[in-house]
Amino acid sequence: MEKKVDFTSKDISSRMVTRITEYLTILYEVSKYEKKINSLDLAIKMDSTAAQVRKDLSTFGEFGVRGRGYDVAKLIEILEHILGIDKKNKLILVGYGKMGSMLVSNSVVLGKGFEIVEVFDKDKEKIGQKTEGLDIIVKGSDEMDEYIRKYNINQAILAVNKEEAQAVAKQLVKSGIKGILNLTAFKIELPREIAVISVDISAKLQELNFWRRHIDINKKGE
Amino acid sequence: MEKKVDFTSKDISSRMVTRITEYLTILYEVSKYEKKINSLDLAIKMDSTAAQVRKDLSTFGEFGVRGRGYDVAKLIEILEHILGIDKKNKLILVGYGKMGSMLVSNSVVLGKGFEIVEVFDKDKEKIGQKTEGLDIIVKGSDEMDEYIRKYNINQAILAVNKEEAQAVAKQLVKSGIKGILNLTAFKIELPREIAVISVDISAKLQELNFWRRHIDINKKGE
DNA sequence: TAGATTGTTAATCGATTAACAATC
DNA sequence: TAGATTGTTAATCGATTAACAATC
Repeated sequence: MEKKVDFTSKDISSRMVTRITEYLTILYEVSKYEKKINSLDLAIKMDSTAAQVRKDLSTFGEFGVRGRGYDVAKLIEILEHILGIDKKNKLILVGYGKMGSMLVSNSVVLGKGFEIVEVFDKDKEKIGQKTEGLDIIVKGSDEMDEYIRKYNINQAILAVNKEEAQAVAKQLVKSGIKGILNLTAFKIELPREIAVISVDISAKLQELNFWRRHIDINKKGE
Repeated sequence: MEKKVDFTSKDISSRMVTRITEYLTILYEVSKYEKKINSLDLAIKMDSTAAQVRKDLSTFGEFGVRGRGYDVAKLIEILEHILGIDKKNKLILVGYGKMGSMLVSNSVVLGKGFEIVEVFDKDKEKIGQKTEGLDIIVKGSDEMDEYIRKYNINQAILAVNKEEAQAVAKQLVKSGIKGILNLTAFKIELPREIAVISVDISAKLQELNFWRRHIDINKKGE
């Protein structure tokens, strides 16, 4: 990467970060067929505009070549670097229920750059079990704090029952966790300096249901 | 519900629909402790503003009482009605892999108002299997079209490999499906009149990773 | 009636888009 | 050089917020 990726002083909107992940998804596909892409073609695949694409990408540096477009492989490298997935990021998984065990046995859903290094559950039946897919033995929740500190873990996937979500999240933060992927349908409240991203399939089904029924409505934005 | 819920002529932004699902998540929790809530308290729980809350809710009718606030139970009823989850919505599930079987055996993730009525897979090993959790026998993908038409299904969860996602989605639309919850990390392209909502855990992990590393950056919006 | 809080309009803010000079 | 397409500025558009009259 010759050009520097720099955004330390910039304001970044959460919308743009979401779009960066979408560019990457598309570029992985495009890379199978093309070496180059220009802002318009990428915009069409994004259901967006060429101006938006150029603006987004230029936030982090000058990665295109005037008259030529963008090099797909280089752009992938750059976006992966921006998102910090050009190296392995360690995660712990808390909650080894249906959702948790699906993630462990199906590591493809985590995508590039992430690795579950330990699994915790409070259920005595599950503690000591060897996980399917990874060579990990499920540990008890009481060992969580020690593990996080010892191995300097800073990110966790929260896949417990929603009733426990808030309490467990708080506990994780106390142990030093800085980012939580919340897979429960509970809105957890944590200090501003902790990153929380939620994935709620039931909420997404609700959105889908709304738009399926009202697709005729003037859908603004996006 | 005395007041009419009406939004046939209104422009609705996708952002607002997302917020509606978030209000609902919060109200389910609030309903355990309170009968009433005002726009400011709801806003605080949303990390939003009272004006935003009132504006959002007033889009669909007048549901509050001046000087009093909103009735929690009534608001839940209204939002459920807006999202169309005050009745059961039938879904078929396509793809009975790790993700698909997790959804079937763990129906709580679907939330209120949704029901998987049939499961399809192309894998001969899986066809004929009785699903864990539901009393459903996995059908072959070749029976999909007939089933959709016969039972008038209009919504599907797509949980196949991302390599097949586009082709299967197209096929579903051809059979009459109007809404797809896309659980693959592939951006499917379909006609404008088909509702598609995607849930991509790997993309969300990327966002989380970004914000965890750059939480100091001036995060705008949201 | 006084106090509280909604619903809504107008003002502000931020994000997207159009346009074009820069340059490969 | 001519053509293509970026990076960026200024204009537009849409979404959020402030303010307040309405009203319980």
